[in-house]
Order: sequence, then C-alpha cells, then structure tokens
Amino acid sequence: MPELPEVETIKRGLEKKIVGLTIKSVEVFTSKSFQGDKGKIIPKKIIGIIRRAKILIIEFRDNYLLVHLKMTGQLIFRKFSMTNNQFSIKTKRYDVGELPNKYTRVIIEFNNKDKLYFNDLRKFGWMKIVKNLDNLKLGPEPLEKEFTFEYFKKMLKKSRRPIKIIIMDQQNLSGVGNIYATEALFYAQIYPGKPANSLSDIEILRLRKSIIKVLKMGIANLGSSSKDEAFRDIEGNKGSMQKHFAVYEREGLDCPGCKGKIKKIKLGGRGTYFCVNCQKQ
DNA sequence: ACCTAAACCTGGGCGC
DNA sequence: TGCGCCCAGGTTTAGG
Repeated sequence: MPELPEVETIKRGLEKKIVGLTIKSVEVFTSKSFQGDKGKIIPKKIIGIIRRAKILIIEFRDNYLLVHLKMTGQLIFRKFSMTNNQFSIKTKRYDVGELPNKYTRVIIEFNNKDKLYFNDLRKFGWMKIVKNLDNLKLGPEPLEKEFTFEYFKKMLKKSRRPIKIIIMDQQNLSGVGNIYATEALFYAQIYPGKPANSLSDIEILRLRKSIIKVLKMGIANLGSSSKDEAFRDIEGNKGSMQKHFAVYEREGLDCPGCKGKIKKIKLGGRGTYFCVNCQKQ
C-alpha cells in the first residue's frame, strides 16, 4: 500500500514514540511475516528510525529490523496507560479498533509495556532482521540531492519501456509507486506509456520537478488513504492526500486543468490514469 | 533485454 | 443470496 510519503509519515511518527525504548518481546502469529531470529533484537535498544525507499528501518547498535508493508501492511503504536492498566484507544474514528485483530501478524512489546502492532491483511509484507544495509539494491532517493537531472536523464535514456514503468522501478528510483508515478506524469503532462528514452530534455525537467512535487505534497498531507483498508499512520488515522488526486482513481471525471476526460488504462498490469488532453500520446 | 502473466494473499464490489 | 470475476498502494519469478 504505502509509497514513499506513507512510509515517511510512519517513520516520523515512530521516531517520536519508540526511539530509546528497548524491545522486551516479539510475538509472531504468522511465520512468513517475520524473517530471522527474533532473539537477535531482544533486549535491544532502538537508536534510530530510517526510511529507505518504501522500507522502514528500525536501527539497533549492531543490526537492523527492516519492515516492508507491501500492499496492506500497517504499523500501529499503542501507548500503555498506567492509570487504568489498559491500552488507551485515542479516538472514536479509530477504525483499526481493538488490537490485536485478525490481521495482526506480529506484536513488538517494549520495556515500558507500549506495543507496536504489525497488521497485514494480505500477508505480503514482512519484517526482517539484517546485519547491515548492503544489498538493498535501491536507486537514489528522489527527495535527496543525489536525484539530479543528469542522473535522471541517463537513467531514462537506457530504456524504451514506458516511462511510468521506469520511474516505478525501485532500482532506478526509490519510493515512487503507482499513485505518485501516475500523479507526477499528469503534472509533467506526459503520457504514461511514452517510451522513457523518447522524453525531451524539457519533459525530463518537468517530470523530475513533478515527482518531487507530488512526493512532498504526499508527505505534507500525511499520506494517501483512499480506500477503507488503506494506509493508516501509527495512531490509526488516515492521510489526506487522496483529496488532492488530480487523476488517480478519477476515471471519467474532468481533468482539473482542462476540459479533457480522465481515462484509465493498464500499464504493466497496473491501473493507470491520465488526461486525454494534457497527456497526449 | 524486453514484456507479460502469474504468484504471493484476502476481501470488497459488481454483474448476473 | 450466491457465484464468479475483477480490482487493490508491491515485488519477485517464470516463461515466451
């Protein structure tokens, strides 16, 4: 489910809650959801949280716990309440509800009794203990200086495959998924199926700027949660980026920029939306 | 090298 | 009501 802005939102939330805490126990309900020996992080103190591409990295002194949420993963933090000896549920609109629920795959408990729940309906996501961060095989971070025009142009010239496929390839560029690739191509006014190596310098410039723009918009809006089972932050709240979608999930509606209709096609097996006017083939 | 389809899973929505 | 199909924010693998 989550792309860069959603994982970044989780990262920023977790940073405030669990850095400095020590892991007391790890309970695994679905074995494929947790890879590695959990004993290697008990009892270990969390010294930092890192996001790399769509991967969340919980840092210990001598190893790391990687978390990939794939399509339906959630990380929900629950503070232990000393007063009533229960886990307080913050808001009524909290549709994650009582935890653990039927989708809870892993529970991490900290030394102060706070808990972190890893829920994942489809079981695609995973937690994995690794010694170091080599072998991640990921392209540059689009919001860092390393994502230069020169790098981007070189990357695009290597392939005549559809531009949307190329920017979603995590070995080329980190963190861009189906929603943000779709939105970025709209703002850059580029047809998603256009061969990557056929983009002009002006288009490459526009696309680089648009990718950065939509990712920053996603972060500012605390992620996108268009469907009920979709992204939640660590408190269980939805993001608001879906309110600002220009074309994604807007098939048949008017383009926000012109009178053109928004059309849906399949590209690389993924739903792809574009304005027939602004994004000419 | 490219490209597609399938696989991994579960559930919601739709047409009949 | 129910069945069958298609869809879903990701990634890997198999096969043509």
